[in-house]
Amino acid sequence: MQRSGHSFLRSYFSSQLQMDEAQIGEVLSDYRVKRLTKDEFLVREGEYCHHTFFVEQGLLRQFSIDEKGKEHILMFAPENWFILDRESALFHQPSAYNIQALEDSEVVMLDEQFVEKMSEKSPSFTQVNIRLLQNHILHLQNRINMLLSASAEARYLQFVEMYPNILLRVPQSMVASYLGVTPESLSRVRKQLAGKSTGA
Amino acid sequence: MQRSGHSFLRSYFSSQLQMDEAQIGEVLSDYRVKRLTKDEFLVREGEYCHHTFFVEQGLLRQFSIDEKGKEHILMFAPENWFILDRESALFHQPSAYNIQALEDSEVVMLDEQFVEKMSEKSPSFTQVNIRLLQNHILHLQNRINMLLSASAEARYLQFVEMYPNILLRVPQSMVASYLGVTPESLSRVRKQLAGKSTGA
DNA sequence: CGCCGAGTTGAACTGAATCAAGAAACGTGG
DNA sequence: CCACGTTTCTTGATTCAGTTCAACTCGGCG
Repeated sequence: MQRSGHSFLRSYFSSQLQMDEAQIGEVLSDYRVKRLTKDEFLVREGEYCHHTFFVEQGLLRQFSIDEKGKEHILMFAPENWFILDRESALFHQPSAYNIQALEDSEVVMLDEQFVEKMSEKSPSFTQVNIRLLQNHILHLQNRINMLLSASAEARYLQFVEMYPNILLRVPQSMVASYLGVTPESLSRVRKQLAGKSTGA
Repeated sequence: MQRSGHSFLRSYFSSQLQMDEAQIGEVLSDYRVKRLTKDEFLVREGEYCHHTFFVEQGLLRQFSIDEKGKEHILMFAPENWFILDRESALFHQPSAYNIQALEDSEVVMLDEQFVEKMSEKSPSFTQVNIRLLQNHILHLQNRINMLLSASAEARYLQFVEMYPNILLRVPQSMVASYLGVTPESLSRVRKQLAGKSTGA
């Protein structure tokens, strides 16, 4: 944990909001960057965590563990993404999910007053925030639609299309977990596709 | 379409916000109630619809249609729920989904200025709005987790638990569509469960 | 080198889908 | 109130996508 840094968060906000560096700095000076090593947990199921994390560097995942001990990835969060456990941070309930670093990472730990502070400094912050939430909803809706209607192959293809960079950064078994298939199945899907594209 | 009414929307807001009847009336007087007959569409795939609908009476569904012509229900919206096509209403893109009445219904048609108007009248409106969005995200997340991890039976049980009233109001085939299984499978799941509970 | 975790491949299995009849339930009009 | 057609639900037989379990390959790394 250190005081300097959060450069990504700075530029994120200065591009989105009409705030100058000084104003942003005023708010951000209260917050610390937390460094995580690969595989380190930020939140564990059952815990309370009232922070929202902004990923400065690295890559995290949020996932659940079912009765059979299998992991299911709800989201990946690379640089410039926010990640939090909403049950816990917003509704003060124990977390249903785990959040873990998949690479050495740096996250800014934002607290519950952050939104209020930002809203005071920048009148448009609230709008940006709402837009972020709406975007996220759209994204989740789309994923539900995929899970309801698409085959393993179609889901994989959309993932490749949508997150080419994440594809390269996480083990294949985690992509499988995100898509809701077993690693073995994903391996076969890929084999199939390789055959097709090389066609002939 | 008529001018009077929106009584549910009125009480919804007066319970959520510190606004008196007069203030609420001032904003709502601009909006009309639209009556829908069973099966009528509010939005069709590919259309643009910039309204947000508040369900006063009745029940609607939002659904997609896949390449094979199968319908997949993304959400049900009974009384006191908001329903809209976010691509269309928020991001001015053609709608990817359909919205249709499953019963004779009445909805209040809110436009893009509604949020602004309400925010002016009530300082806490924005907070209520954000909370609504956060809740929705939580809900969608939970559904994704179910789709990733739970069997047809488990999904059905959670649906019964969560939406007992909707269960009674929609054909079983639509519950199946919401759960991501075929009507035939749902029928068999229910048969199984009936056997279990009556158990010897 | 030899271990070790990630990915692949194979063979058997299974939950759910598909296709095709029937049986209830429902509303409408006689 | 019953007969009728329509839609919804159930049931059965079969198929299939994806899972499971187990063995094997490969690439990195001490």
